Amino acid sequence: MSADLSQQRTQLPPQYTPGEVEDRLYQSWDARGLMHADPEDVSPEHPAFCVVIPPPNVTGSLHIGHALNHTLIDALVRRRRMQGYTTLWVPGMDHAGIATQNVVERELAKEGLSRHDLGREAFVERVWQWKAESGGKILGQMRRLGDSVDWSRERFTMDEGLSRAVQTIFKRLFDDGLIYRAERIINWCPRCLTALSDIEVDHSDEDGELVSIRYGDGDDSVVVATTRAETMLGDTAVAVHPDDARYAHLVGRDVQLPLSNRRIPVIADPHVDPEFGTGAVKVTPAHDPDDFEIGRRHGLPSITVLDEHGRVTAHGPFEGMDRFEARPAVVRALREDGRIVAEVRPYVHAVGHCSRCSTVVEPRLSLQWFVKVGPLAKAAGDAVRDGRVGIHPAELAPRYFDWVDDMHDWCISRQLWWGHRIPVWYGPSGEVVCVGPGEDPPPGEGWRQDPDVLDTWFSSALWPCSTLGWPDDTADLAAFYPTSVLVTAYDILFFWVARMMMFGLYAMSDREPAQAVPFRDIALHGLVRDAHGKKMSKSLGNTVDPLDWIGRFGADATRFTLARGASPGSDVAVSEEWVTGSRNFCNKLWNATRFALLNGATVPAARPDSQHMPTAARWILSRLATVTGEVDALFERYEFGKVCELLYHFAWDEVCDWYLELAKPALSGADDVAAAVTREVLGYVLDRLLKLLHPVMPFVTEELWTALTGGDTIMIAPWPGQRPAALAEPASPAGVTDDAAPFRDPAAEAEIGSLMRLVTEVRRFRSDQGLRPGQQVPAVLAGIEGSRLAPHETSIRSLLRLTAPGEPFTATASVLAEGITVELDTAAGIDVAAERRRMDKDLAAARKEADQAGRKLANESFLAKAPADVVATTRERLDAARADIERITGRLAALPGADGQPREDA
RNA sequence: GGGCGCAUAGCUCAGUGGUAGAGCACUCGCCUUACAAGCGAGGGGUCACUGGUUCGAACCCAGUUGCGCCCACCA
Repeated sequence: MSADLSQQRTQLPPQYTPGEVEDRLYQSWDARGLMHADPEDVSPEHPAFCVVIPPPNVTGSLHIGHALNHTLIDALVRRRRMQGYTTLWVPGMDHAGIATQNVVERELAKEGLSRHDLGREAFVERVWQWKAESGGKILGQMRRLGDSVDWSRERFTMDEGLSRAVQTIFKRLFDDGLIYRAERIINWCPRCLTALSDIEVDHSDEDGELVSIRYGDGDDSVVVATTRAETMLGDTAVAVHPDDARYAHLVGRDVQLPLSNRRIPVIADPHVDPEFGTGAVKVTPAHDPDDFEIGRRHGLPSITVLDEHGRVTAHGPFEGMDRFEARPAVVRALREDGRIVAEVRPYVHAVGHCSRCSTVVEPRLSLQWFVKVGPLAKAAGDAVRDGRVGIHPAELAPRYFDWVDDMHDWCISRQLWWGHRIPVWYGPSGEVVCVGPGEDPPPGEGWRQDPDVLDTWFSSALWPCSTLGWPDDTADLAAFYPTSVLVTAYDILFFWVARMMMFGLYAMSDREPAQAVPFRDIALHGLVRDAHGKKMSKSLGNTVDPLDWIGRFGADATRFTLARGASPGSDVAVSEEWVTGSRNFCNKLWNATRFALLNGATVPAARPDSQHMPTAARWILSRLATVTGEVDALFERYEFGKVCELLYHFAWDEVCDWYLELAKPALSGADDVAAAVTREVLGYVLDRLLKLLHPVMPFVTEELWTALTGGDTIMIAPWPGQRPAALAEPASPAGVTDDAAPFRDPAAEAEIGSLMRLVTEVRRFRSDQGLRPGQQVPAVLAGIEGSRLAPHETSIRSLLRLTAPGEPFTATASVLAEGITVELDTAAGIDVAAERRRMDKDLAAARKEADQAGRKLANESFLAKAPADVVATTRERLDAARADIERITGRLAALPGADGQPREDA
């Protein structure tokens, strides 16, 4: 390599500054269409690989959890793209019905307005405006992260096409009898004024009171226990267990309902637990789901006593009170007659809250639309059970089954304005007509559309199909469905994943079962936590803004930190210290490449011929081959953390700390052939290393790789490991690329291992002796001639800063390692005390080792039953330890005493 | 109430039967010409507890203790 050319390519400054490169690189990837996928490119050599983004809500911005999710998806996508797959990552966002409506309503409230002031149409228009702003922010964040999504396919759940998909599946389910309308007790949020599904309700234990109230008088009375005294105004029965002898005489008779002029029947129902409380329960069919069922079984009337805001509607002294105001008021009123309240005691019980606004949910009798989930959930469970869909880690599969095997019918109507309007029209004579896409509502006067919208998860459940064009028969759908893998946090496994399975299988039921699933794998990751494993929350002030980290440390460092902590299904703890470490790693790669360029590294077209190359080169190539294979295996198992860990240590410990150091003497030595080979190997190893790291660290690897190779982009450079041809035809040797072939060189690894041990031992000696690392010391390597380390003398001297011995040479200190005595001429002489401490310690360790191994080998059972290789290893350990003991003992004896003379030692 | 998981160095975590590991933190020494965002060396663990299986247990089994998560319509 001529000096001028090498200088041309050596423009790298000594530090990596991500801010200068990230935007530029992302723009160039985008401009060149590298993230775009064409279904026509799909072929056996370029199979489809497709992921749909878990669509972020248009409310707000991306948090660190999104950054984790996107990092992992992008790593999978980028690796597949390099492997030659036709790769599609579909970006998009979710309209997030109730959440978004709440946000916009809060904005309006600042102007002193409510949505009713605007009216439905104007309000929805206002939400669209909001979506435009907030959505743009999210897309900008994705670019900053480096997400290699296909921007030409950006989707939103309220797009025309996706809305048509929603309408299509609604109509189909309706016609199949899988959607029905019924009056049921549903979860109602008195603040949002809408129905909620079970998953939109969060339960938490809260302190309350269990009040025991006497219904009726004397022998005809019964005491019931309740936490909701205010609903007794709507009681229509008292229930006891059929086998409960205590109350047998009352069953079928009436008791007087306190605070009322009504008498209510005592009924027997097996649902009542005779062990709980008094064994008698008040029945309020309009305000409790259990009671509703009891009421239905016994033909009881339902009396609604709370309105949609949770205020008492029953006429009387409590009318108009809020439910929490009415509760103590009712108890106070009951107490006026000293005989009625039998007991009040503190009671902790689970209370449901609206997941959006935390208001206590009110069970409410109401007419709503439901999906009959039975057959759909069964199919969703079977797809995992029969292996068409894999869950990673497999330990989370039972939770999936628990969910789909015991799923209640899904309440899908919401009394909101923002969302997909229910495509059902009601006629003047009570007709109910479901209108399919492209169809007109029925003609004639008096028809009106259902005012409600669908649960936001209804459209997200279709996401994998609808983003690819369903219900149309598109080329995308044919090429990319089923998607390859769904990557998401485990907390959403049930909410979303199970529903995508249900709707995907149903929507695509015309395909054969294996092709109907929405994705082949489900890769679950955890939540991002702070340095102490605590959940991040705004109130704790321990949140991390991904943009802040990207700005200060770079996108690659942020991504590497997140990916490094990600093992399947478990949470990721992060902190500023760790992202600093990742930033440092980026800089390490930067400087390794910088070193290579300064030394004229070249990237050969093929693996350098190993016949005539230095052992160090054979060693690093052998290690590279091993690491490459391991990276592939780990990626296939979604072990992102281990991929990062492996590459971090390979890059830092082996390539930088050892290979680069070993290459230095060769590069500057007199042997032109060795120097040329070393430049090639250096280029080759860095080329592969940067490629292996690119999925996780796209920016710095792109910047370095283009500088190193002069190539266009690393993004579509061939992946060093597995290629699709190999995957398609595993039996064919021709399908295995040269790069993926095992290229292990145990002899070179053993030789370099020996060199490392020698160098480390001598460094230790130098350190103990207080010799400065940079200080050159004249030395003789006695015994190196004829040993396997003989060819490495130059390297060893270079690594250890040992100069040729001067004349006359007077060794004042020596250290024995790997059979070679390194005699040093230190001006100060030897620090005997330090050396003795060191040797005593080593000796103790060696004795312990010998003792351990010796005891094992003396054990006949061990010799008889342990595998041969374990026995052999143990024998080697013992031999090595014994040799160490002998060597150290000898050297201790030879150590000068205080008088500087050798002396005998015990 | 049901189900699942975790307990390994100061912190966060790897480690599925054969010599206890990493990152960060800590100590000592270094501007050794790729990198001080760096280099070299070092200290630090009864692998929660008890028992069992095994030649051998951080690892498998049982129990105990402590912690966490998910699900749940017992008033």
